[in-house]
Amino acid sequence: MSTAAPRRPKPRHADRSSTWDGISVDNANNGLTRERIVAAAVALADKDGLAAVSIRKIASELEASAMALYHYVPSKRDLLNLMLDATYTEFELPPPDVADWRASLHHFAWESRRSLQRHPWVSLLRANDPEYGPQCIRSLEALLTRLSRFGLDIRNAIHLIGALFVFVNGFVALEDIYQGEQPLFSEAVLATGNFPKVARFIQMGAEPPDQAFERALNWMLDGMASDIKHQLRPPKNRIR
Amino acid sequence: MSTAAPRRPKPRHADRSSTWDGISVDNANNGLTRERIVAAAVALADKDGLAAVSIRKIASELEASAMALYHYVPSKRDLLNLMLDATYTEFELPPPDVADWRASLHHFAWESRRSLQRHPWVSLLRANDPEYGPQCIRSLEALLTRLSRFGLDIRNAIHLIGALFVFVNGFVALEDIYQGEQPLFSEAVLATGNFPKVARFIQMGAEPPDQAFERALNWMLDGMASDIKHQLRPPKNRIR
DNA sequence: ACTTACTTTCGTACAGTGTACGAATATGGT
DNA sequence: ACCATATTCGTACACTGTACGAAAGTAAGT
Repeated sequence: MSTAAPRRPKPRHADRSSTWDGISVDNANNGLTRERIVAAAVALADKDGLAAVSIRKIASELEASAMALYHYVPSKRDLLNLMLDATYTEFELPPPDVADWRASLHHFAWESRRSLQRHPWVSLLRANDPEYGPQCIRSLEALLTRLSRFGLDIRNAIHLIGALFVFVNGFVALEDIYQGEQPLFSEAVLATGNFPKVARFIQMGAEPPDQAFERALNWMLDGMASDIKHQLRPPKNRIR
Repeated sequence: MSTAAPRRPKPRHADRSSTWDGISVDNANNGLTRERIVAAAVALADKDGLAAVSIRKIASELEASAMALYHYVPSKRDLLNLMLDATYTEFELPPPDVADWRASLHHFAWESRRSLQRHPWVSLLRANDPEYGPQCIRSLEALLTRLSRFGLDIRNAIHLIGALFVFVNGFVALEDIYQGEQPLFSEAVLATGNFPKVARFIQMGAEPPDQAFERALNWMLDGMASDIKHQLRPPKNRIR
């Protein structure tokens, strides 16, 4: 080789065209792996919240130094994207026996909410310009395929999914705050007694969130149904 | 005097029963004020985003030291709450000439979105366990009063507002990300060509957000209308 | 003017963050 | 043994919120 000077080896992630390449399977349980790092980060976020996720804490969880992680993950932002994508591996599509597009979307909304409740930090991540990865894209593609079987053209399907996605994300992002122990409204202000309706607002906030979610979701689905139903193509029961 | 040792004076904010007390009017333009601090923080967040808001940067903007701010604001969390509440001062109620509850809520949703677009960091703040202050409470009380005039009982009004609030917040939180220059989906993954429907999803994301917002909002309002209309009391045109 | 009480400002310090840089070590092929 | 490469680590820098105590400014009483 002509260059006798020892080239500094490029870190592995620099060889990848993007964050999402080369998710190799390396099952050594002791060594560092991208998967192990992401899993530790997810576990940490589930336990102590997104703000508690730091490179140093993840590293100490894995009994490695902070900088060692940077050989498997180019930056914290990429790590967060990987965490986001990892949550989509447990995302379940509507089962094949659902009756129509409305039931599919109902299932999609609830499954999204369940996933977000398991990992509340995801709704925060989504508001911090993430880049969605292959697992998410796969799920989305599959859902769009399901819906198109029920006679929805892609344009409509996309609009429906988008609206529901935004709604569910907004709901879950705020729901655990409403449910938290911190008072949502300044109690000093409410104590003046000048705001009786808001006071009742707060009492009703104690409604089970599942119930509020189902009601609002049905409002949305009802509105969609009455708007869309004229434009449905006949479902693809034919040979294809 | 028995205690010759000079007592350390308690800082002013310690004398207040909460963050929201004693928003006094001190119009000296050079001296520090809670209002000036909050205004500087809001301006900074508007310009460079919520992540760029730091005590030291605000202080340097006001040509003061970092610690000087802590005499007017107990902590950064309280400062963020004050910023949040400040945005409600520009929030406009539905004008008195709107026809019915649906139009009122339509106006409310659009006004919320306009406000959130002026201050995109608010949707982030809302997901970080804030405490809503007097301006917000005032607005909410007034809106509830407006709605009750159209024959909505408070229980229903609260459910409607809650659902719309969550939807609008979710929409705006994600809309500026969709609109950003960063690719939302990994282009490396899409380049495989395995996900044609998602590819179309992205193209359609270029739809003007106002249009998507109005459509989804109407879905929600339509669903609400068909659900609620049976339970309307006659509007209060009587003496009161 | 001088003292005293109090308010407001500031400097320093500490623990934490992401990560750039270069040195140290481990690993595997010849 | 040698050496190219892969992996790990220690140190350092700029930044964060804020605890603590000293300093400076201000107003009232004598």
